[in-house]
Amino acid sequence: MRTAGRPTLEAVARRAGVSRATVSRVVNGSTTVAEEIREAVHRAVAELGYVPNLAARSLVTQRTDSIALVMPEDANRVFSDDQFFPGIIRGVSQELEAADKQLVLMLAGSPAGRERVARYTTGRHVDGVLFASLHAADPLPALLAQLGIPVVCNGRPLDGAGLPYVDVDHVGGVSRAVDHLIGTGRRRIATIAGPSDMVAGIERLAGYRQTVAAAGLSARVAVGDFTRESGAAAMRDLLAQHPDLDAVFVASDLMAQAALRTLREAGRRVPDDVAVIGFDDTETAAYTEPPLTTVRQPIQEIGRQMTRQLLRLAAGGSIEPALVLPTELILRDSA
Amino acid sequence: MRTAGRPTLEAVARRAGVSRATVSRVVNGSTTVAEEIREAVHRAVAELGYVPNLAARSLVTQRTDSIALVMPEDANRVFSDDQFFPGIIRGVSQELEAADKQLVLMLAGSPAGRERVARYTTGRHVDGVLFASLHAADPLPALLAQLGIPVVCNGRPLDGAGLPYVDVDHVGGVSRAVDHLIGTGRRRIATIAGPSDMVAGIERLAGYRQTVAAAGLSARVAVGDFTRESGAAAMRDLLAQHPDLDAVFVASDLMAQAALRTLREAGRRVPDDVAVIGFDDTETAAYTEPPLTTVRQPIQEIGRQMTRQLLRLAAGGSIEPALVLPTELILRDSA
DNA sequence: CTGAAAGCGCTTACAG
DNA sequence: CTGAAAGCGCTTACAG
Repeated sequence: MRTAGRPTLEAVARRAGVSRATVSRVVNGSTTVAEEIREAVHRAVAELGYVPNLAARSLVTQRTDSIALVMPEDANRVFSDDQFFPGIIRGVSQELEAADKQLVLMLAGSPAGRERVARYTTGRHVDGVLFASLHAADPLPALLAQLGIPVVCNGRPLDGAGLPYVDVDHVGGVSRAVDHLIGTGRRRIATIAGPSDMVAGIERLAGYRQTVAAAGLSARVAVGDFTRESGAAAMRDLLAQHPDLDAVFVASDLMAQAALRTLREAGRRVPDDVAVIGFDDTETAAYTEPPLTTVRQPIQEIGRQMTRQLLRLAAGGSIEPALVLPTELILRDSA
Repeated sequence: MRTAGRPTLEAVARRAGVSRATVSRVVNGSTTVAEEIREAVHRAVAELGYVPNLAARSLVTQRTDSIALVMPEDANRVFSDDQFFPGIIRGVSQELEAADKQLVLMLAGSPAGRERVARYTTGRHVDGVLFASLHAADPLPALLAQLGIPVVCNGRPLDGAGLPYVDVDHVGGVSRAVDHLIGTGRRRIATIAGPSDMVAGIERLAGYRQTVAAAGLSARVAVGDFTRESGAAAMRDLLAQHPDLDAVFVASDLMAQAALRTLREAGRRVPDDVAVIGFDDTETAAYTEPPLTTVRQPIQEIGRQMTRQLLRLAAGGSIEPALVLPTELILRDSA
C-alpha cells in the first residue's frame, strides 16, 4: 500500500506557514491559537485533505481511542440468532459512537482466541476491555486489570476478584415469573436452567429454586446452555421424567422457543396444559407460537452502562463497583 | 493510565545484552538470528512480560493489522434479530482470526456515523474496509478506493464504480422458488420485495418479475425494508389488494415470518390457502409456524470470501472483480 | 500566542 | 549475523 500521497502535519504546517506544533494545536481544537492562524491552518488542512495518522498520535498520547469488546464464546453461540450478544454490541456501539471511540470486536471461544485477546489488549492497542460474558472463574479479566488495563464485565465475575461489573436482577425477575405461575394455579413447575458455569445460569436457577421452595413446591430441573437445541433436549428430558408438569420457567427465550415446539410435538397445549415463561424478551418472544410470556432484561442498556463505566475508568475516574439493572415480567399468551 | 510499568524493546535489549534491532528481529520471527541470541532474547521477553507496542509498530510499518467492517445501517436494522449482519460478522471474524488480524466494527447509519467512518478509515487506522451492505449509489466505497484504501463490498455496488464485490445469485434462487410455486399449481403469486435502494431488493424483485412473466402470470408486488414490521404491513396490503392470491415469495425470512403471522391472523392457512417462500435460510426459518420453505444464501460464506479478497488486496495481490456465490431452495412446510 | 526540540517505541536499510 | 542510526508522524513541556 502507498504512503506516498498522504499529507502529514509537516505538509500542512508548510502550506499554512506555521509550525507543526501550531497545526497540532488547531487540529486538536486548542483555543489558544489566534483566529486568523487557525483559519489558515484549517484552510491548509482542507486543501491538502489532511487526516491525522492515528498510530503516531497514539504513540505519544498513549491513548488509542478504541476499546475492545471480548466475547469469550463460540462463534456459534454469539451469532446464532440469539439476540443477546447483538444487543450488547448495539448498546456498546451507541455509547462509543457518542464518545467518538472505536469498537474492536474480539471473539475468544478457543484457547488461541484467548491468547490473541491477551496479546492484543496487553499490547495497549485499546484503552479498555469489556467482557460481554464470562465462564467459570475466567482469569483473563483480573489479569488485564492487574496490568492496569481498565476492565468492566457483564455479570458478576465468579472469581471474586472484585472487578467492576454490570448485571441485572436475575433473582427478582425469576421469582416474579415463578410467582406468576403459582398465582395462576400451577403447582408442578419445572425449569430449564442455563449453563452452570455462567452467572446468568446460576442466578436464574437460584431464583427458581428459592421461589418454588418458598411456596412449598418441589423443584424439577433440566439444564441447557442457552441454545435452542439444548432447550429442546431439556424439554424432552423434563417430559420424560416429570410427565405431570404443568409449567416451566425457561432461562432464555431461545430455549423457550424450542421448548414450545417440543411441547407442541408432544401434544401438550400451551398454556392450557403447560404454561411457559422465558427470560430475555428478545424480539423472538413476540413471534413464538403462542407469543411468549417472559422476563425482560434490558440487554442493550447493559451494553451502554458497561461502556459508560469503562470510559469513566479509562479517563481516570472512579466508578461504582457494581451496577444492577432491573428486570420485568412481560405477560403474553404462553403463561 | 500508566505507561510506567510496561517494558519496551529497549528494556528487553538491555536485559538480553543485545541491540534493539536484534530484539526486533527475534520478536518478528526473523530466521537470521543466531540460535543462542534468539534464546536469550526470548528469555528476556518472557521475564519482562514484554508485549510490542502496536502503535509504534504501525507507525513504521504503515500497517495496522486490523480491518474495518462498515455497516451503513441503522443500529435497529443491524441488531434486530435479523441474522444477516451477525452472519456476515461471523464469517469475517473467522477469516480474520485465521490471519491474526483485528476486526473494527463501524455502524454508519447516520450522517455523523458516515463522517466518522470516513475520518477513521482515511486516517489509515485500518488496512482495508469491508462494506457489509450498500444503499443506493453510496459514494463512500469509491472514495476510499480512490485514496488507495483496499475496499470490498457485499453486493454489487450500484454506482458502477467497478469496485470488487462478493454477491449471491439472487435471480437464480428466486426463480427456482417461483418455479416451485408454479410447479405446485399456484397461479396468483405475489411478492414482498426488499428495499429498492439495495441490490438485494432490486435483484430479488427482478428475479420474481421475470419468472412470473415467463410463465405468463401477472405480478403483484408490495415492498418492505427487510424488517418484520414492514413484512407484516406489506402482507396486509397484498391481502387487501389481491385477496385471491395463493402464494407469496418474500424477499427475506424475517419479513416472511411476519407474513406468516399476518396470514394466520387473516384466517388463511399456510400452505393450504397460501404458499409462502422466504429468502435467507437463517435459523429462524426452521422455527416459524409452519417451518419456512426458503432460498438459502450462504451468509457466513459471503463474509469469509469478502475478507479473503480484502486481505489479498491489502497484501498487494490482485483479485477477481466479482465473486458470485450460489443459492439453493430449501423445502420445508410452507410451500 | 507560537516555535524549536525532544521523545513516544518501534523497524529497517546500511555497514561491517 | 549484528548494531548504530535514521525515521515513521505526531504531541507537549519549555522558552520566549
